[in-house]
Amino acid sequence: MRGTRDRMVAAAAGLFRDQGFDGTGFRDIAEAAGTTPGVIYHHFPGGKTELGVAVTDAVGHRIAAGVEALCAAMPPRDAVTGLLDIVERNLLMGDVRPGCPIVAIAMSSDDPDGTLRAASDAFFTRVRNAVSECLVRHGVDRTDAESFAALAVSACEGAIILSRARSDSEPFNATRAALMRNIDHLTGRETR
Amino acid sequence: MRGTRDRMVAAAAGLFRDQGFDGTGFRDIAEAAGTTPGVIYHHFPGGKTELGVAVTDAVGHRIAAGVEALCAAMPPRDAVTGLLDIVERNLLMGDVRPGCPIVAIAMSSDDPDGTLRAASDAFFTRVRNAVSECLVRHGVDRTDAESFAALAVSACEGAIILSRARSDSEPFNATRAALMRNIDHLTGRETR
DNA sequence: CAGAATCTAGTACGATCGTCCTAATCAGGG
DNA sequence: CCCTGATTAGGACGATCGTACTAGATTCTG
Repeated sequence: MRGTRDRMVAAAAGLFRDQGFDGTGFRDIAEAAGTTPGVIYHHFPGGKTELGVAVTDAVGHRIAAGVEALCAAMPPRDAVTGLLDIVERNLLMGDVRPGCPIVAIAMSSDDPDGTLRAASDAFFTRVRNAVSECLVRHGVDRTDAESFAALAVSACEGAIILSRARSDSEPFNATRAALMRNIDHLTGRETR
Repeated sequence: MRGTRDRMVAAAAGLFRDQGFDGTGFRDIAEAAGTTPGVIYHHFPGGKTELGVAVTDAVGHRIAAGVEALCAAMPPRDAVTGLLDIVERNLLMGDVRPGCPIVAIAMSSDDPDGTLRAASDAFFTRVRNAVSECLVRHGVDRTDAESFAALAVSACEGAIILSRARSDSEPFNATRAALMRNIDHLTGRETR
């Protein structure tokens, strides 16, 4: 079974989100997963880097698949609303500190060959492509669609940081409002 | 004189930017500042937290003052262009890794009473207010101006992260293009 | 120049870091 | 049953962490 491995990935994702990659030790992860530090090396022989990649892949796939489903099924406005809801539900709300485990991994100080940053980039790119394709499918110029998708993803990640700094969701809500105005303009909807 | 103290703040700012707050040790900072770890406690009796606050205040004031000068002197489009130029020049370009020391400090894992996050929040708020006031002064509704300012700051910080993950400035440039389209719409400029 | 205040060098301390190793436990097929 | 391979527990290893202390160097003041 992969029960222990999955528990370790889940525990690491939560801790990376709250405390960052560098700020989280193997003992914290092991304890949160109900095991001991040494076990990690049986499931992740590459050590902390391999665990970071596994967290990025697992969390990234879960989030990206949700966004892709939204973008395939909905018009742009609803898709972006859904993206913001996913971000709010997964990264902002709850009793823990706002944060994004994938951002935490991209900020790692010990990533000489860029393995962790490459894993993070794959996630960001995947979400950007999903949003962009949704816009193109509904008649937005490809150039505008691609730059808006970059803005949407950048803004989500940045808004999480601002909300973490303020310990309040106001920065995220303000960013959300501006993004919605932007998508309404891009898709030609009248806003006033 | 405060030469040593200033060197320590400057060295810490660069290292926090590249490696994060948790990922940077006192020995790295001391070495980069040309001194030894113990000296830090003479200038920052509060230890790493006080140093983090000092870095946030110093870097934050330098950046925010520049943005405020732009926003006071220029119309919104030029002010936002200048903001993006400042971000690009200070956080993205050069031979080091993209990053923002203030974001790094906001992500600290050891900030139980929120001292570091409060310092980061003061900077983000100051920049948001400067951008927002510039827009209001040029006729944009206050609500729209405030939400756009939040979007601009969130997007800048997020775009830095995406560019760090990709090791390329393309995500920042795409985000910049979308932001410029947004400001043109807000201020009523025709874009096509 | 003498005395006071400030700054700096260097290092010691306990704790914790990522990593790795050995022995105990487990599951399932002969 | 025993054997085999996978998984786990627990701790040892050197390195580095943030912190703190003492003694020496420097600067300022009168």
